[in-house]
Amino acid sequence: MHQRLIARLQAVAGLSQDERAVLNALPHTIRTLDDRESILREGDRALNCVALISGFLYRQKIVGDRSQILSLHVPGDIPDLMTLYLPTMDHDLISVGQSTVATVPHASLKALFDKQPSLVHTFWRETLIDAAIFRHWVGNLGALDAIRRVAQLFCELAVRLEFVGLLNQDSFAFPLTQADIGSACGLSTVHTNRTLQALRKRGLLEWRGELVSLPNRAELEAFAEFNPDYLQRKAQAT
Amino acid sequence: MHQRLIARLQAVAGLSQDERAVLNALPHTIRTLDDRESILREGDRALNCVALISGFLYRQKIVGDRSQILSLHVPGDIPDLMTLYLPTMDHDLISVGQSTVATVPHASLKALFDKQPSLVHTFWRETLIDAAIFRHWVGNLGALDAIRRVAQLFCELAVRLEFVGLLNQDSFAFPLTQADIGSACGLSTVHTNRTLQALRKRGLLEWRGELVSLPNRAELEAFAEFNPDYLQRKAQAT
DNA sequence: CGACGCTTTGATCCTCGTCAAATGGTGTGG
DNA sequence: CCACACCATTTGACGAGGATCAAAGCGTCG
Repeated sequence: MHQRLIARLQAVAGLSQDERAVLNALPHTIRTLDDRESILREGDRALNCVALISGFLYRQKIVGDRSQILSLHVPGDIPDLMTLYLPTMDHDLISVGQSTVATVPHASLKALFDKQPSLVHTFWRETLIDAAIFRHWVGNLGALDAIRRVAQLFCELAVRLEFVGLLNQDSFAFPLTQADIGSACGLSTVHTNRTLQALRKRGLLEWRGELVSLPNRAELEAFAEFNPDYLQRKAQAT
Repeated sequence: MHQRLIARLQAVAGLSQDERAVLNALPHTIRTLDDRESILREGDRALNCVALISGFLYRQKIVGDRSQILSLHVPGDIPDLMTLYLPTMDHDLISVGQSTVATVPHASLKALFDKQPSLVHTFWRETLIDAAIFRHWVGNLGALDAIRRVAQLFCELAVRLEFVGLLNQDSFAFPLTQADIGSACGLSTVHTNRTLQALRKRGLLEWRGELVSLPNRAELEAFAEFNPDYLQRKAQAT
């Protein structure tokens, strides 16, 4: 597996010596992905899981006549972990920008669980946090206006990136387009653009090229009424 | 535990003799809930899980200035199963109408997993289906208009109720109010009312008192472009 | 009978979607 | 090095879906 994932699990759940050892021994292959390259498509049956090492992935699905981004993924995530027990994908999994993943066969993960049953709970917990993020977004999409949805998105990303050490002074690399933000937040591209301008005007967001900065993160979180508890952040990442 | 849950797990995952036996032996207490009585509140730390035996529950959260229903639950569901590994609730769990639940201590469930490790996957899988439903609703709320959201809701409920034998000729008991439907679908009460009228006018829905009927379920599913795969229904329930 | 909660209706407002086009940056090929 | 194509961002104008406000039916229960 890879250090990013192990560090994440370490921080989220705590790992024993033995657990770290078997995780390090997990067989895996590294794969590089291009911008908009898909890893899995809706309907595919997965035989592996992928741990994101660098870059961004998103889950996507065609709903009605538009393509909806269901979630964004940062290094340390295993966005198809659910395929272990629900092998048929109900959405696409796609890379934004260049990214690298570690591919691990289902069989290896299941063997890992036999060897270290305590890790079952660690991974199960990962899928529960994934579900908590979806619950949160059901709330966001059902109850918030455009500007607060977008604000929530950036607040969440900041915490999740911070957690894996990819946030530098409240700035981070961000290869998505405004259309992507709109798709994730249930907004049109045009309105997304105007919403981002509104956040800039309030001094809550800067976005030049592929670098996003949150000049006043505390104020952004207050504005969005953001509460990070659902992300189960325990403490600062290392 | 209770027969409804065991039958559901049997149908979803298949259970061996041994598994059924230990499930039947699970210690539990039965509790009756009144209309709008809450089981857990946001911030609570759970020490038990509840399996819904009869009635309806919903998950709810205050988002911004409105209260958002995150999900509906039918008998056989264990809506707080995630508290096993994420004990702090990020939402409320509330009964609609009278309902009964079986309460099982976390410790008993964990002991069950030690005795029958194969059941870990059965329960893990339950939480994965729960997450798949949330993914689906992120898509619905982000991409569908009002009438299709509401149509999706009824399509989903029909399948889930059918799965536990609570659907009779495409009709089912339904104690929620129109305001509840609106809260679940991210709509105002007024617009929910007009949306339901539109569905009635199309002959896709009847709702008298606490009985909902889908006079033409196939057409309703076609109209909503409903695809039940995410519910992981394997076959007819018994 | 009256009170209360849910449903229904009407009128108005506003957030956001859609359509169309202009601007700007970047990489490619001549 | 410039011209062009391509893509993302931005702007303007307009329209529509759904929110909000207010009030009237309607059923049920004490």
